[in-house]
Amino acid sequence: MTRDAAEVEAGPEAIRAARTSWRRRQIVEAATRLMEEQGFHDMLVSSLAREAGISVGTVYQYVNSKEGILLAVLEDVLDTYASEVPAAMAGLADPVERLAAGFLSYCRVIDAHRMAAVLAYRESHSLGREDLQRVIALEVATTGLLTAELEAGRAAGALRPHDPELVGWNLTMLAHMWALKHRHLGAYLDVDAYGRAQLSAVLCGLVVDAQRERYAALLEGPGSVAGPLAAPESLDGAR
Amino acid sequence: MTRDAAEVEAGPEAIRAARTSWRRRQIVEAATRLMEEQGFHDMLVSSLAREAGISVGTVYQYVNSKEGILLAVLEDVLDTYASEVPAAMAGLADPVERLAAGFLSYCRVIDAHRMAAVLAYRESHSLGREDLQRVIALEVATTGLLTAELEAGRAAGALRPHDPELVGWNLTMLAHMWALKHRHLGAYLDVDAYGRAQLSAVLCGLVVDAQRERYAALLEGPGSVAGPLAAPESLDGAR
DNA sequence: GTTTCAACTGAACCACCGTTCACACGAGGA
DNA sequence: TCCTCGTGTGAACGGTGGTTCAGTTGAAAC
Repeated sequence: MTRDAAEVEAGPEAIRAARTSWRRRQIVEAATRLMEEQGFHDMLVSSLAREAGISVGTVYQYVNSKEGILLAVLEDVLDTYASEVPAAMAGLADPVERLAAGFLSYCRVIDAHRMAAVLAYRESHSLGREDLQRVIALEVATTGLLTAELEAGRAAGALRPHDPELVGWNLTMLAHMWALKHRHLGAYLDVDAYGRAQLSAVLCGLVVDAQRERYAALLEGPGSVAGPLAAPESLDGAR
Repeated sequence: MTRDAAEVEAGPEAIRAARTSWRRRQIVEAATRLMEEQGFHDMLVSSLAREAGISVGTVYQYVNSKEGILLAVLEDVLDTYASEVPAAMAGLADPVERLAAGFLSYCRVIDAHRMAAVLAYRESHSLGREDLQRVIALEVATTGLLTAELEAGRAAGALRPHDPELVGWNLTMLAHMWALKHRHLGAYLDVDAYGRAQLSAVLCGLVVDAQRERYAALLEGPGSVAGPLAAPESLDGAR
């Protein structure tokens, strides 16, 4: 209800835009909370309005339909992937290090939006054809960030010959898995331990022998999948 | 409508039982077909009846509610996992071979029930608390089949130290991935190629150096992730 | 104080669909 | 032929919930 200084300074259309994005954020956050426990179809628009602290009519002033709410939630999280993952890779030159940083960042974003990640699997089929295509394109784009580094790593001779597309989807899937199987995994792992364990499991089969020492830190994950080299502070205490 | 010889020979309660299972199969198959394209909530009971070639009233004679239809579909596929996977491992003694056979069989069952596997992720939250617990328990049981072999392999010294629970879920997830990401993977891989590529990728990080030669066939997957040893008939032709 | 207008409200509308049930059918028995 | 009963039918009922819109609010302009 109160406007901050920046809005007062700006013109009326800027105020409008600021209010719109503020309202949409209210809606997205409330919807995410409710959908997590109820799913999209069981969430009533009236419940969403109550959860967001606004009226039903106001909801419809900022989204076209109930389906628009779902789209807003999914786009919110997919946009976060698309900005956070490249940010994590920026500044690194080595393809394998870029891959590792990107994947770990992906896992962390998933962790922060765990419910939304699950919703993407549960509910995206409720979207119209066109909106579904947009969601898929955003997901493909994020996977492509990883695939590119796999190809670069192979070209640089650091990674063995492999199918970058398949491995790229594997990494994407393993990141999503943290959300999808959180019931089973979250009980005894945290995101970072999970991400590094999975990364080392994948890289173990990929890094060429000559480079194993160079990437030892990535290969000896906390899950001690790296083999004889590593017997680091084990995770067993956390179980 | 026509009874076969076996039914005529049997008593009336056997005829009843046979008709019940036949009707339920009609319903499950029609529901699977419709849910694949429409999802559970958008599938009308009246559409299901039409698709199955029966009336709405008859549907309700064989299931308690719309939710019961979903449960029947999910139990159908989960029961198939639970019978096919152990069958594939039976007769093998070596833990790594049992693991491989179980995983590949799992992938094949998923392939045959691709739509139902996706439905488990999409719609299982629509089940009641109790039914959901049963579905989860069935999934945990199937993963447990793989976890047990991982532990046996480690105990036998064939596999490096690792977290069998995490790797077990990875294998489960990779099998499900064939259904979840079929849009992207099915375009250039078939199930067997997919299963062997994933299996070799996982085993590469797990098999101890001393045993690599013994399991060479499993390690040099069709994706040629196994490294310098393997340059088998490549899959590139299929792309 | 009055006017104006964008933003907000929520009760009411009505289309939709899960479920029911009164009836139809037909095979076997009397 | 008539009766019985297990099975199947689908129109109709009734609750639900997405969507609308006539009315309210309150801040800014004059």
